Amino acid sequence: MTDPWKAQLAGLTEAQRQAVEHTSGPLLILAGPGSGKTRVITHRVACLLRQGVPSRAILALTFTNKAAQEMQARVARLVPGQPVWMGTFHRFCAQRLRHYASLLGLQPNYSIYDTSDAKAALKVAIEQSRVSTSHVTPEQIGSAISRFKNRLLLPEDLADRRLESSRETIAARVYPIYRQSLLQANAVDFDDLLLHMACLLRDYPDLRSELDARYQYVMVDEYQDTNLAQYAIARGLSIDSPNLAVVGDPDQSIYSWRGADRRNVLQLEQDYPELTTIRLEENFRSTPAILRAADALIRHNRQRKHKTLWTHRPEAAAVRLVQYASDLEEAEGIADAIASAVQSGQRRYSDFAVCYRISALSRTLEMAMRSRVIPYYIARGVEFYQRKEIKDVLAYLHLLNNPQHDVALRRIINVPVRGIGAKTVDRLQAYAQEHGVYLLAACRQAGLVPGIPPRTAGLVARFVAMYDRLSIKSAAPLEDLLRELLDETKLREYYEAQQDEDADNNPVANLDELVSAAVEFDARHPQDGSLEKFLEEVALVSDTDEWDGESDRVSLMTLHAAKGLEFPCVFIVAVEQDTLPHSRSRESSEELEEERRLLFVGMTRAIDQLQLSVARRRLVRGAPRIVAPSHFLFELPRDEFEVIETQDPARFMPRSGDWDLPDRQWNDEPDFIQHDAMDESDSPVQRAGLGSPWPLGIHAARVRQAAGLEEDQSELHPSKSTRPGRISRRGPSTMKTAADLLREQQQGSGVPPEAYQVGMVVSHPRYGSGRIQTLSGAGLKRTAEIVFFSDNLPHRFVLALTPLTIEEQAE
DNA sequence: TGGCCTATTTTTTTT
DNA sequence: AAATAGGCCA
Repeated sequence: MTDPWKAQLAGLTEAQRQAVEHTSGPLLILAGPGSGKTRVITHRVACLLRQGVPSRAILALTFTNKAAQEMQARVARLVPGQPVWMGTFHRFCAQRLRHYASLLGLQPNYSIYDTSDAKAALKVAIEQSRVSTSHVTPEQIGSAISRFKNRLLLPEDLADRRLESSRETIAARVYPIYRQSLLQANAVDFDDLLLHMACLLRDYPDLRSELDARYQYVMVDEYQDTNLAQYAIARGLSIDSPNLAVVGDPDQSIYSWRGADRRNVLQLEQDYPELTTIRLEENFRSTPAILRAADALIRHNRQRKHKTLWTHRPEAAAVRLVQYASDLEEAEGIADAIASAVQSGQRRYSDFAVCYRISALSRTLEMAMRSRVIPYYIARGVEFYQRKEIKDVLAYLHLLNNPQHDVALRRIINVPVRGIGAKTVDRLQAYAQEHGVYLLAACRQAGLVPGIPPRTAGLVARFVAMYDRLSIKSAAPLEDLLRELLDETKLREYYEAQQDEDADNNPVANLDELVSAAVEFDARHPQDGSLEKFLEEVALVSDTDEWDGESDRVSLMTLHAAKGLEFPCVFIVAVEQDTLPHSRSRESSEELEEERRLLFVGMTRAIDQLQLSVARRRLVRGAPRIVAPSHFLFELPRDEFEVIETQDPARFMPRSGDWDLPDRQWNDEPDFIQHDAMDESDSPVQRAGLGSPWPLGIHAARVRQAAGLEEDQSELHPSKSTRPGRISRRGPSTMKTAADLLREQQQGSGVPPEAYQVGMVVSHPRYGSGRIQTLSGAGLKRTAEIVFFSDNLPHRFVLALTPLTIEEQAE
């Protein structure tokens, strides 16, 4: 009889086997896409177990529950009966922190604020800290605080620190107050889970060494996406027993916006001089053509160590690059392609994935699938747990679990309507703050709160009484509690009353779905079920995790959600400028490189077939737009592609030597391939702060310079017109000063602003003809956004001031 | 006070 | 298109 373990090892490559068998001492596995990373992790865990390591000494940290579940299942198959703890960093921390809550000034039943809870708390904190909010949004403050936390900075650490921007300065003022309010609410946000854990490990050496001893073997998946806090946790658990094994691929780092820091790789080398590095470069997933394309793309990243991707797979279909006339055609074309492949028996639905940069793009695809009765799974745009009615019910549960959860109380004190208005809540809040109690406590004394009339106080008292009645039941099985709650609060009635005919969004059905989730939870936890546990699970489970590879459905998902998955056929849609790369990431070359990695991740999901597509027209925020193909497309080897133009030979796709965008005439450079230097932040275009890189950016910059205008023409800044030179190729005759323009424009055109309509083709003396994309405002302020045929870029005009001629009525 | 209407702004990505 | 904020009326 052959040893099954030997057989398993025999199925691995040399590099993989090395990684699997390297069980003691620090280990860095650099694993390219499709290199059998999961396989290595699971076999490595199995190897540890075979060596007699007790399963409780192993800890595997992942980024998504989905990844954890899959690994767990695969380990269970290799070594049955020895369950190993695998889960997200956040879940691990949440569970550990229950035990040590008191060290942090929390109680074990602490709440985990989700994003919107945190935002609500933050808004209150911003008001209390009396900072000027004229130039910063709460989101910006929130993300700055989040960055502090991810970098392990506490409010007191910021005092003597030079802050990088005024935004950070403001955030630093709000931060302590926000933290205080969380503490008072016995709550943590997502970042706190990591931050608190890291601080515990740092500040309590005994605790740290105890946990270090307990978790002898720590593994981290997707290491390139860890932030400093996460690194500190992994490090803190792996000092005495430095058997830390991390797996990652810097080329797939796509979460820097969440604080991920690719420098953690360097940090690792520093903290573990004896680190062993193993590279997995053989790709077992994709065809050579797909790999070549992906590699060609990622080569354009400067901040990168080169890696060779290779495969034994035979040559197969070329990567397709398809141009559709519109987003609608794109969606329908893809849906048709899927339908016919399935019909002919070549493929099943679950072989396909359609990926997009932003989830707003799922809509059109979804409709196309639905109209063809193609079963699909969608990484939910609107998450289940984010829906109003669900959040309302959960807020009640949160409040029952943690009476100090002020955010929850605020949410539901008047849902359903009880006659307790904002004014009353404000007064209660002020009273609570003054007496240093939480909101529910203040409600109990509503009669004493200044300014609250007796009648309203009575209403508040009734609410509190109802809360107390429910509170008695809060230890009951979740299903019972939930039904009781829906009854007692009259929430079910409330939602039944406002039920629309829209079958699409049915609140009552959602409530039922929540009840079944509770039933399921009860069944899963017959002994140890608790409200607290349920809420924790809800907080840490995103809908992406419910993805189920079993059923035969097409997957629709964002590129981020696609990470870690693979599909025989992958479509990536809307590979267009301002979408991929996203318009928000054009500022820095770092962000641009991250966008490139994102496309790289998407492309390398494909096993057999990959199609990238662009549309010419697309609805953007409900308004029709002419869009340009992503300049990433021009970084890909054209001869690798099968280029398909479905319609409208507008020749905006890259074809041999044929690049027919209008700005060509101002651009002497022979070949776009040479232009990646433009991506560098030190390029003149970038330095001048003039928008996107080549090619459109150059043109736009020149046009704007020539016009002496930025986009908003309602306020002309003559000083800007004095920017000299660099427009010589257009010739002096086309140059006008802002003053000229102003004079011209003040005349307007005589056409009443209200007469313009979306879709009209109009002519502008400077830009030529273009189509009206959007209209807003009224009267003298009525503004049009026009995309000109000359540059394909949107420009805004105040109609009353702009001399436009109507060339063509709207279609 | 509260509900409703309108106007404006927004939207990257997720634990 | 959808969500949010602000304004107005019952």
